[in-house]
Amino acid sequence: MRRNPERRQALIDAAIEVLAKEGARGLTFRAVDAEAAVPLGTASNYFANRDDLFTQVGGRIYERLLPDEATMARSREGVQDANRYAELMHELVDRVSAFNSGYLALLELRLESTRRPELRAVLTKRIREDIDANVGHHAASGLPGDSTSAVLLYLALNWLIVERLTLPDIFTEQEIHELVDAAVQRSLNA
Amino acid sequence: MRRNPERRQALIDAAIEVLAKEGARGLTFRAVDAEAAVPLGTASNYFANRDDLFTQVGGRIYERLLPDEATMARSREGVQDANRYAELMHELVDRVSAFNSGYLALLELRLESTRRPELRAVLTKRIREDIDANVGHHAASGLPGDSTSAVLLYLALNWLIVERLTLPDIFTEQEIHELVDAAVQRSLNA
DNA sequence: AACGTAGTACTACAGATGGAGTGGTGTCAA
DNA sequence: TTGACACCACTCCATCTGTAGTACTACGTT
Repeated sequence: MRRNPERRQALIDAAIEVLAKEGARGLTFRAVDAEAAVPLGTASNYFANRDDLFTQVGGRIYERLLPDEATMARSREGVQDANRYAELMHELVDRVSAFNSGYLALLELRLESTRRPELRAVLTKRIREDIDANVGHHAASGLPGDSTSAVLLYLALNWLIVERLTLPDIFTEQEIHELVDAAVQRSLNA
Repeated sequence: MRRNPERRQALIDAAIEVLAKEGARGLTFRAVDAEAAVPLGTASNYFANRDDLFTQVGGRIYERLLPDEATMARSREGVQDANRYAELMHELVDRVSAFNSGYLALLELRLESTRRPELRAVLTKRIREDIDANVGHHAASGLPGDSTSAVLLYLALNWLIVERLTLPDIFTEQEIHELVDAAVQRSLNA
């Protein structure tokens, strides 16, 4: 088992691309090698087996989907009212859908996790943490709404992104924009 | 190309199960044959190639996810207020998540449609129709709320089902129940 | 400065699986 | 008798895993 951390990260990034392009079943050592443009057999040396590969990708993919520190800091600036909330959610949707392959890969992993208990455990933990962080962050921010608002927004926006990424002709960009606004507004009304 | 419609339907039903169990890449003629318990080569005789198989499944899967006539008729009975709305949405979520493999198969198809334009066209059409039917049905029903409520509910409930089916330990059944209630209530407040 | 060593990059291959597509034979009913 | 379909067998092909083994490079030692 090789330990070079940059190379491992490069392989995991390549695996994310492979997941998005080829689907979970297409995530093979060879495909990762090819995507990362490293010699055949390299992924074999870095992951014990496919299960291990899935689990490691599941553990790290979230790091690439979460906003960086600068974005987080910026999100805390300004008046924290409903308009600001909507603005932040627009940014969120755009940021996540911009890392197209990351989001699709995460969906593939979710589906694959119905077949791999170890992967399911990792994803459950990560996503649980993400939701809790969202709720906590929301509570600390001074933005309007309660924890239920935050969860409902999480639900609606996630599916909106699914819709946008998998079947882009269902909603126009204009409709997506309006749906984000509506989701924010209505989620706030208890 | 064989034409026996019962057999074709049985093969498509088997394909849905295969999709849910093995993923899109695992949807092969042989796997369908095995799942449908018919001789090897049968699926080959009923579908021109894998693309055709995907497209036909995409065209029919919705027929199995939609409520039957009796359910639809029952949904129109009684007072059509917010409580009734919530009740209907609970039934919807339970019905869809009960046909577990159908919903997972549809997710697999969505992801696969990023790679197969023909499938994407079929799915886009079906889902567009479904959303329009939902909105129209809602408008005709006398239930409270506007078309935006209906779409927002569609978004939130879809992801709630994803969450329940792919990572069942994220939300408890109790939380799911409460989230459905909250989604209905808040989506109604324009 | 020469040498040795460890860790990693890279190559090659053995062994095995699984699948597409097709041609042909059996069977049944009109 | 004929046609449609069920069923079976076989060929060809693509791909993957796991591992053994070689080459390279950096670094510490003497």
